[in-house]
Amino acid sequence: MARPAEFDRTQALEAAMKLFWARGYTATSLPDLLAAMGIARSSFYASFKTKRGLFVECLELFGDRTLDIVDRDAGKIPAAALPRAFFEATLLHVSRRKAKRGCMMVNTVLELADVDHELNQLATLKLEAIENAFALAFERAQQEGQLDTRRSAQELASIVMTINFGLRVQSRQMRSPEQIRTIIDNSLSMLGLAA
Amino acid sequence: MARPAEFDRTQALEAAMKLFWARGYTATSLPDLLAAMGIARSSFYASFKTKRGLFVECLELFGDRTLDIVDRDAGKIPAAALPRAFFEATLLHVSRRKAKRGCMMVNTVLELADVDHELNQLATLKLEAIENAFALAFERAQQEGQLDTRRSAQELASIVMTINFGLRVQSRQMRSPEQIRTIIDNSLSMLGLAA
DNA sequence: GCTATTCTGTACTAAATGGTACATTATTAA
DNA sequence: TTAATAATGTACCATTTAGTACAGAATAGC
Repeated sequence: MARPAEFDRTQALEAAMKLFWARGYTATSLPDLLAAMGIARSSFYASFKTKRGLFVECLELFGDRTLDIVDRDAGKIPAAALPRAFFEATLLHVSRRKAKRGCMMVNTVLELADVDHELNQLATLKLEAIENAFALAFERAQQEGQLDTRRSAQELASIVMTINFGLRVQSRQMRSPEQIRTIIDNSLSMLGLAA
Repeated sequence: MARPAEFDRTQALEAAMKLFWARGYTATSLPDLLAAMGIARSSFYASFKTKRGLFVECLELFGDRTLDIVDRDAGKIPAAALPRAFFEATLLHVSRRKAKRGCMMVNTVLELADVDHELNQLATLKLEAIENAFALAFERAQQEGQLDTRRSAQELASIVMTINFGLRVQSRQMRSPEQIRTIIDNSLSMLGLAA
């Protein structure tokens, strides 16, 4: 009957995510978004309702993708190697431009903690999902005797996340990949999870 | 001849700092600032020129105060105890409201990395000053044989800062003091700097 | 008293903000 | 071709933004 050809919503969402990821929520204006997404104002409101709604979608996309990295590796490599694989995948095996964006959830928490409770909570939730994925992998490895049990899996996971947060701050400054790598190596060796 | 009684500039600056610290640069509006500082719009522009200029002053005040904590302790306690003293002073021996604000420099870097290069650089500079203070203390302790020399003082300092960043993110979420304390304890014990 | 100065309060500006309304143009299936 | 729908473009809205202008009130030293 009619024209079913919607513009590429996924691609537009992707472009919006990149922009929010780099500049944060407040500093990204609607005209900025429209330009990056390559769509008209009217199409935007037809497809995404509000700026805030779009941000939520982007945050969920980013969170799910980040979680996927952990989940995918968890089935393939030993749990002790999981943190290094995660750090390398997100901080070193990416362009410098991408590394400088840091982690969208971490950025969101720091930008909006005292401004938008709901968005802060959503970001926190996504981060906790990643922490839980680490904890689960550690727990299994401990049960199979493949990982030191002096520290609980949960504690280990929360330290890995703390270092992850620290690294994301470092990489959002203009630290060189060499500096980042050194910090990763030192942190992991101290954790007893060195290569 | 005339009325020399200026309003309390320092106190107003303090109030502004608290607000920027909690809400960040972009999300803090001028009316918000005026209300918190308790001064009129005209007085504001007479004393502080611009919002951006005020932010710079606040960031410098915050940075100097944070550096003071490290410098003051460095003369009193062994270098190995410095990180714990710093973490406790900034994360535990403060109200929860204050802890939730995190670190203003870290907040600034994450909010403005891709938005305002100059402010980002200023925050980065202040953070590097703190890292240098740690590095200097570690170096002295190593020369006096009071600290393990397997890792360089500089590397040690950059790991301490990474953990510091991570802790600031944790404390900007609504983590309980108990959780924060556990992470501090675990991190330091791994660093070989436990109490 | 007077005069100089520092405030406050109000009114304003120009620009940018997120969001809406609607007429027009394309594009598809029947 | 036709009817339905998906897109665009433009004009608009009310609100908020940082910053300015200026008249008047308060306070100090003389």
